[in-house]
Amino acid sequence: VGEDGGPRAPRRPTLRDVAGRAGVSIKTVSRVVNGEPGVAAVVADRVRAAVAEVGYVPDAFASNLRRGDRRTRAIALVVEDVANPFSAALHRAVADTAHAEGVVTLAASHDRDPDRERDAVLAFAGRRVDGVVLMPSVSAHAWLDGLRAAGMEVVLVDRPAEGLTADVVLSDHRAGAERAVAHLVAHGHRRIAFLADEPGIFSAAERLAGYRAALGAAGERVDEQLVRTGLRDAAAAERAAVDLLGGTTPPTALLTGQNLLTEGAVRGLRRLGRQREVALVGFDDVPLGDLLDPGVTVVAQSPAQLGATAARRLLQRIAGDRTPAATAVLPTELIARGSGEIPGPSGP
Amino acid sequence: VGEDGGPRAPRRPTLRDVAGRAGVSIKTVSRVVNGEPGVAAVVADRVRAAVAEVGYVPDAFASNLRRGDRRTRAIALVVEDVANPFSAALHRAVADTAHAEGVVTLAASHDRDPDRERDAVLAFAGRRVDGVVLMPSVSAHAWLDGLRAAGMEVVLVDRPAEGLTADVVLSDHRAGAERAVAHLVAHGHRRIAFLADEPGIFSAAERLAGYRAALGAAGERVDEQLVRTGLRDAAAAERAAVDLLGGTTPPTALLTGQNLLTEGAVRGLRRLGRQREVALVGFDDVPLGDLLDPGVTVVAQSPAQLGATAARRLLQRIAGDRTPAATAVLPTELIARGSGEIPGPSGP
DNA sequence: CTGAAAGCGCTAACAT
DNA sequence: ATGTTAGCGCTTTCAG
Repeated sequence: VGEDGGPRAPRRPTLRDVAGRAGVSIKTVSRVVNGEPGVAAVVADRVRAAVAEVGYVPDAFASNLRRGDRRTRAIALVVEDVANPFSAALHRAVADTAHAEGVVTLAASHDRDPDRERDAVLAFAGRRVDGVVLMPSVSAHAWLDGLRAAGMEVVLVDRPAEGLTADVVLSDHRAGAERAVAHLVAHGHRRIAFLADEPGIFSAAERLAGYRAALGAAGERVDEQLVRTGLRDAAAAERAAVDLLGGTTPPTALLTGQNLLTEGAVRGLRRLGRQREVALVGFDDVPLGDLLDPGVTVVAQSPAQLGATAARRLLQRIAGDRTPAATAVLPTELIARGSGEIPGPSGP
Repeated sequence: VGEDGGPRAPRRPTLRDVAGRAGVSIKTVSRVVNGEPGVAAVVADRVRAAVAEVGYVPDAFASNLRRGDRRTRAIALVVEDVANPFSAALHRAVADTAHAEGVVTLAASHDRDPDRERDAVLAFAGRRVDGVVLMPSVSAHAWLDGLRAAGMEVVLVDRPAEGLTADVVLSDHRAGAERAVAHLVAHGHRRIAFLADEPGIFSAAERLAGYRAALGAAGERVDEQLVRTGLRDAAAAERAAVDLLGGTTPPTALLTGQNLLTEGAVRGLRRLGRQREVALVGFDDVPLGDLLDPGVTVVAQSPAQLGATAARRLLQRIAGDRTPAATAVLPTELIARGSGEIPGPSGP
């Protein structure tokens, strides 16, 4: 090994390397790095110079291992799909809120697979995250108990998890769906179809319940032929929409249970060339929904607010908040853009 | 402390706890947990039972601290904005590719702020990620040298970073832009405006260069009045589009440099009611672009392929690949949907 | 096949 | 104001 090139060992510099260079003990370096008092200014400067020279980056692992509070200042976010616009916006909000407190965010998708969900949370738990914001899949979550007992905080988002007592942050799914139906009824619709996700998912079930309740309130019987559940993607929703409209007593309006299904419904209506005759209201906003023709009327959630609220709650818990678990319900907002205002047979 | 309730200490179970319960040494538990050979089947079963009973989750920190290879089986992704559809899809692909290898992915946004970028990478470096997929901001990246020398692998995505020799995975920005211009020219356009991002960004500059080259190849002079750079969001692009079309010798076609700018241009055209007269081609696909009227013709990248390729490259590097740094250029695809086929004055 | 001892990089508690 | 010692939970090395 030449003497000038340096060994360039693929080894990260440690406190000891810095200490050697600065001519102090490793504890002094530790003090400087952590901003602890009790170090002479001259020495501190020398240490900082040495840190920069060797390119020292504190090892969060080792530091945390010994640290008393055992906090890693990291949280995790586990959602169905980080690429879904709703989840992506949620991710951004959680990360921003955490970042402002110097907390890093790790994220993963579970695709509704309970095993992947468990794997993701366990992987993060192994990395000793202080807590997790979880959009739970439909499954038992008893395996979380141990982790929570061991101090990992959990805040659920979008929906609760069965048999799990924890903070929840969600939209007012039911009221939003009721509002959507009332809107359609006000525009003269009676035969309103609902394209729904798996009813096992709390949020989907609540939206469906809101649909039923609002139809009842309007004095309408629910025609079960008009309720299609178990739709998981845009393609399924498109098929369902086309099928519904081809039936003997087709609906005059469509209500869709989430952004992907709204997209599918729009596709279906286009395919039939009936997007200006059949009304449509979507639950959850859809990208560029205002630019479609007609614009897509939606009951919008605020993923940014949901994420920020969930992250704040989680950070409070991590900071020691021991108040009872609570559910935060955020309002939705109906945004009329055209598709939901297409008049039905009963006049508007 | 009552004897039945249990102490419920907020302390995670350790190897020692499991060992005590199973009546073996911690080393034996370690062997079982890591699937090492040399443990009697009966003993192993007893250990596994104890692991389940106490809810033991291996501490990745401690394990890594002592481990020889010092690999954490975690990688990081640092992009401009995890909520941008392009980055969100990229994130998903990186995470999926990594997950298939048992590697977890941490993600962060830097919003083009070099300080946030550095903070993010350093935070991840402190957590000892094995490598990072980085969409670099416009800034010097010398601070990365130390980390790389210490063994952290880096793969750049979407664009290279000045003065940094590393693997790069990107789209063929220039050819894509050339293709877009040629498409518009073929449809009879000569006065084609370009709405561009900051030209300091390599990908933006390349797209602009492609625009200039293709116009030259078509025998057109570039009218600098029609080139608007420094547009960072949809609102800026919308203003630029409206301004351009209100000029004395307005363009007959628009080319936009990225998805947000495309959205802005569509908004601008709508506001003027001219979306059926002025042609538009966007670089990078835009959600629901096929459902707009007219459909948005785009030069689509494949964020999924970019992400998978970058992640694979990174994992290879981490696995010990020492071949010279290479640049992978992925092709783009022109998707004609209507807006780009609006005829210009020179006929099609 | 199993276990005891040492030590990874760092911080807590106590020196000096 | 600075240093020393012990030990976090685990894996390595080496001994039974």
